[in-house]
Amino acid sequence: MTEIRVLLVDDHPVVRAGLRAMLNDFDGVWVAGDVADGAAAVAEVRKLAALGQPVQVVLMDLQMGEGMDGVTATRTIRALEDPPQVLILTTYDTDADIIAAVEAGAGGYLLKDAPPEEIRRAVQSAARGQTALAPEVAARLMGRISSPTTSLSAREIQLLELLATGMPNRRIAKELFISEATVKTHLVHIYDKLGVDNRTAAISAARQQRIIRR
Amino acid sequence: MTEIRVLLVDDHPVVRAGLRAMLNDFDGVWVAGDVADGAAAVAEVRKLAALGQPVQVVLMDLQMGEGMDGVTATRTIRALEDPPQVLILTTYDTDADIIAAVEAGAGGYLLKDAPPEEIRRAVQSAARGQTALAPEVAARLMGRISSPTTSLSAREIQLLELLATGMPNRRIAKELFISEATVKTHLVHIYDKLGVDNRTAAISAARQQRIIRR
DNA sequence: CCGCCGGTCAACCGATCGGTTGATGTCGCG
DNA sequence: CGCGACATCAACCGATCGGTTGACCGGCGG
Repeated sequence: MTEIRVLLVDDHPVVRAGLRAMLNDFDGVWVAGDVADGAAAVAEVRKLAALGQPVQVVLMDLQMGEGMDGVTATRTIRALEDPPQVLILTTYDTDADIIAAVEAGAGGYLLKDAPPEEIRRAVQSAARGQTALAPEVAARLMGRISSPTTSLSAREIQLLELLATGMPNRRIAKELFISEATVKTHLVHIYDKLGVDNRTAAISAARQQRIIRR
Repeated sequence: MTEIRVLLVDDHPVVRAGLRAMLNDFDGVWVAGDVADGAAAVAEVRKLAALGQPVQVVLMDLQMGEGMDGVTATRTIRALEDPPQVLILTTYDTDADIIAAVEAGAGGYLLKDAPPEEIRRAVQSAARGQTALAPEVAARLMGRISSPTTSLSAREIQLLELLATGMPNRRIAKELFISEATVKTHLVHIYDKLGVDNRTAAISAARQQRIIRR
């Protein structure tokens, strides 16, 4: 069997080195490259495909300081012809962008504190075209899908995260390119779903339910 | 010159592997071990010292999921006889624990997105007993030290904790057996000291500065 | 094809919050 | 003693939030 070619995308040199070291320890896996942001990832995927050495799996960090973000990069890569699988790599299993990433075509999901064995399994599953979600994450996603009324939408979680930073509605509106009216509408829905009646309590509840962290 | 022996402390296997790979690429540096939490770090430092192979530098992550935290571990290690230098490793240069860590005896400071060269320099500086703070961080620390810690009073912290649960002023007043007016006065002082201008931001700031948890 | 859900926006109004000024009392420290 | 730090309360007003009603649109599923 031919080797699985992997591209690493993470803005932290340390993490790239760590993944490279880990993956190269595994037989059948070859790290074809590592880049620091989404745009470079897209370029690298294209280049390697053009060279006749296409990668089968992209390990993509969601949190990237600057440049193209992970979700956009995932969408762009998955829109190429004969695209590689994209495995999302993130620090928190509460990350609201999980859903966005999966919708963008990510085929799997990994927490950064995953043990090497889990990373290896995920890469190999992805290379076989299987989706491989971490158990907790899969459960969370399933929960979202199965009970749409009791759980917050991706947009609502996104709002909640800005809320937790202490922004007033006006700034949240600006940040999300929507009107203040819309922000208020979302907030009402959030209060409803969380069973509270003000922003501060919403944050407290959301934190307690691990919908947001930090 | 004999090699610099380094101990890695980080709860993420990926990061440990990355640092190990990076550091072992440098001549004169030897990674003597890597552990996942503070308690294990203390034990490992002791063990290696007993074996006559003491580490000169500990690379210590501040954010660790469970077990002994980085600040406590730093303090404990620096209290040993003939202790190694401790280099703090963290993701955010805004981390309030920086100050605590430096007070606990940390001799240096590194951001996780630092390039390999910077990491190497920091380790070598630390091994020579020099403190090596990243420029931005050093500036931040100086700023903090110059402006005497405008710390909150016990009463204000008490209020902050109720605030974080989502109570409106009226209920906080009832809870503390004071008038709503007094609650507002306290809040103004809290906003002042934290450099914010609304309750939600105050909670966010207080949490970030570890004034309140959860 | 029609209904529902999610996301968007507007207008309105009462409730709450943010900020100010000013006042009183207590406690500890030089 | 006098000063400062802390805690307490009041009154006031503009800004923001909370809650409602109603509306439009796009997508997805029955």
